Amino acid sequence: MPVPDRQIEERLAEAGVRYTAGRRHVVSALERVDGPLSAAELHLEMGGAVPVSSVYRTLAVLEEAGVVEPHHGARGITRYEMAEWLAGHHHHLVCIECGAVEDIELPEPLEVELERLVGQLSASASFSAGGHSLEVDGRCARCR
Amino acid sequence: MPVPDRQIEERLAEAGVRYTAGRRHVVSALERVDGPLSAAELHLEMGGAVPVSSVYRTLAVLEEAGVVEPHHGARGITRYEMAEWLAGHHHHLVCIECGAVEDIELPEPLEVELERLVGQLSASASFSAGGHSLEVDGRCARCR
DNA sequence: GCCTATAATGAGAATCATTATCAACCAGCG
DNA sequence: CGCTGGTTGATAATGATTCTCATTATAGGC
Repeated sequence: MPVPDRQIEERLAEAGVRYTAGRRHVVSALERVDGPLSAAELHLEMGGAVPVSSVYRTLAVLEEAGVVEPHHGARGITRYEMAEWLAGHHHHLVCIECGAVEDIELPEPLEVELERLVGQLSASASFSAGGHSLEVDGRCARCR
Repeated sequence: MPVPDRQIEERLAEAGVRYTAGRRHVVSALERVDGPLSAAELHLEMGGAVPVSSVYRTLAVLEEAGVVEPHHGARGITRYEMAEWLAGHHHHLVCIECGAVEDIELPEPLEVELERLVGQLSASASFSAGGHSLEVDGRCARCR
């Protein structure tokens, strides 16, 4: 599922930043897995190719450009994954034991219901709704 | 909406811990507001009556006993709210600007759909599902 | 009411993820 | 070639959270 790098390149160009080797590394690592990764996990996933401090900065740049999205988990750890316009809309299974996150998709009819609800909230006066995500807590296979 | 302290007292007793003044303070502060609060916010909400380090410990104890539940937000900040069996099932509006969280309830039919979905996931082999929460991102009235 | 074992507290140190800093580096361009 | 501005990496700084430990409060037994 190699996301056309062109789209990312364009987006970064619009943001006025370069698509350097280090940034490509991070993006490709994020594309390899099917759930969000933290800066430290990314550092490992890339075999230490990109230093931790650069991973953080790269993630900030990519988030700013709308290429990746953050997911806040237990222990104050923030994990990132490819933005929805690149990876498709999905939801999360979150392990309450180890914090691992797995992506899932909802059956179409339910998703439609959710979209409608979020739309209604948007219309409400006190909150301007954007995206949404269903977070299901539980225990993953390893922590069972 | 003063939750009968009795229930909390019992739960804590089962967990083998005391329901002390400091812990009552924290619980009553959490009951006063309608969204999750961080340790620092709780400390302020109580006018400094309970020192920050005690707030953290108290929250850990209450979470362990199942009286409160954590909500992980931006900037590595964890906010707590009364557990669902005490406060009722609900979902969250999360401000992407300031991180504030507001509670909402879903229309019954949609909630039923969600329950069914989560039940199905539970049946799946790789993940043992527990609770769930719909997180809607957006901008709150103040950050609009 | 008084004592004692044990849980709980408070102040500060320690930890860990994240962010900021800054000098060295690299790409494109005249 | 040498300049200019974005980029990098090592390290220091920050901020939330956790740990430590001496002190204090509490529930029972007397």
